[in-house]
Amino acid sequence: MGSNRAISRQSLPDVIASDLRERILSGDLAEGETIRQEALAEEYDVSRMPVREALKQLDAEGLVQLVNNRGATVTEHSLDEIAEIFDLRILLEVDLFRRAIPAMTSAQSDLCRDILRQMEASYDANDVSQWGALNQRFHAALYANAGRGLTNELLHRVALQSDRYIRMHLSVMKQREPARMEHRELLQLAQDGQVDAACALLADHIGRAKSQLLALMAERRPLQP
Amino acid sequence: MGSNRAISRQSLPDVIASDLRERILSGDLAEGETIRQEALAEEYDVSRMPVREALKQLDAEGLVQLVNNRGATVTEHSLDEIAEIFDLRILLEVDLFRRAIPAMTSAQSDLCRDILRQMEASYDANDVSQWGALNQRFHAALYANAGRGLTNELLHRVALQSDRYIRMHLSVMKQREPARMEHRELLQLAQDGQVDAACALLADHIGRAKSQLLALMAERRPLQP
DNA sequence: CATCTGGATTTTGTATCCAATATCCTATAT
DNA sequence: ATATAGGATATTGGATACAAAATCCAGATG
Repeated sequence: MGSNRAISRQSLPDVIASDLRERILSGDLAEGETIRQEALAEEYDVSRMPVREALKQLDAEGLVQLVNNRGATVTEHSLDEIAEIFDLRILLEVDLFRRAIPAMTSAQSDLCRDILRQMEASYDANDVSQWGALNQRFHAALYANAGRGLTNELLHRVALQSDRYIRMHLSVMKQREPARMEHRELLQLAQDGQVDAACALLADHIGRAKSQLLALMAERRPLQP
Repeated sequence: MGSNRAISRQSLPDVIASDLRERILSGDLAEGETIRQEALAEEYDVSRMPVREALKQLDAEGLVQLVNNRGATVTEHSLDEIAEIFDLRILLEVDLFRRAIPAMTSAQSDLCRDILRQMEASYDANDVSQWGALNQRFHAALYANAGRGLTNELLHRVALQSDRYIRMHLSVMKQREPARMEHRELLQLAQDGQVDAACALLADHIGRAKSQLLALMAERRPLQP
């Protein structure tokens, strides 16, 4: 990550977008909440211009919705859409996994194992923010040598959304102990080159997370918005 | 399309983005070409601000690349990436098709057939611009009742890229007569509810377009950029 | 002759200001 | 009392102006 010493300072809109993204994913900004440009500008002590560009970026990522002369609101998804998000993950991740497994090196699976260890730690500590970052790195490491930049990019966007809802319920999801073992099993199968078995397990794994999360959300909001 | 009488005027950035998108997809703006904000602003007779927002939008769509203090360039893809784009289309479209077929109405397949007829007309007339628009509508109609808004949105972005390269070579691709029959066959199978056969044909169909296009491009740019 | 340095020019990034649009509240009429 | 019209207020959209960064080019230096 930090191999490139050149500090290519990221622009204000990027910084603001990153911060807003984190605030949305962490639930600090709730679903459906309206975002006031002026308020944010004051908060970050910048003019409204970079805020607008940041919002435009988040709009493209699907985290906020920009309506014409009426500003931005944090996107909220129906339960059906959340289900769809997980189905998309299955579609994309299985494809990536299938391609990545044959090219997997042992150094790489070591890295994955290491990230998993850290994920479990932040999971136990209820540190949703760090968990999110690690989860992202885990995916990147798993699918890195599938040689599929565009697919990975697409997945990144989709995964961002699913992470959001997982993070919302992370503390409750801790009951889900089997997930830990599944992660390790996944890596082992991949390392052994058992492509079909690994992919099947991955699909199951994501599918289970999906149904569990949906069940959880269904009881919290019984009325489908 | 025009059922909604409320004229919700689209904002300047949207108009500019649409125009730029068309210019990129049509090849009017070539791959790798750098885009000067000031020049565009003058051309559209607006300030640089809406142009910036339009560029930001296109950046999110993947049509241009925005580098920090160095402006925008029209994205160019390697042959590998173009192949990946088509593979993504197969992944997403087959999934959508599978879900849409059982819900397909005869009114809908009539609409599809009608659009196909128009597509062939613009195909014959080498009207790449209209062909692109129709192709978009064809997809939308085919997969509309899969009940998968997010997947359709994702596909839309991917298809935009593949359209771009197809349109570049549309005149040459006309040799590809079998495609017409395949389109009709696709519809017929769907209408008859032959899900597996229809999906298999769809995958083949896209796959063939991919390999033919790649062969064409490979001879035009023998050195992989 | 090649390479590096420093400023001039170009281009992008941000702030401030004004205009357009939407929202909200009040007054008025039915 | 309710509904509608009109205007006051708040909020976003766009233009201009200024600041910061990158590129380009000439001249100096080895």
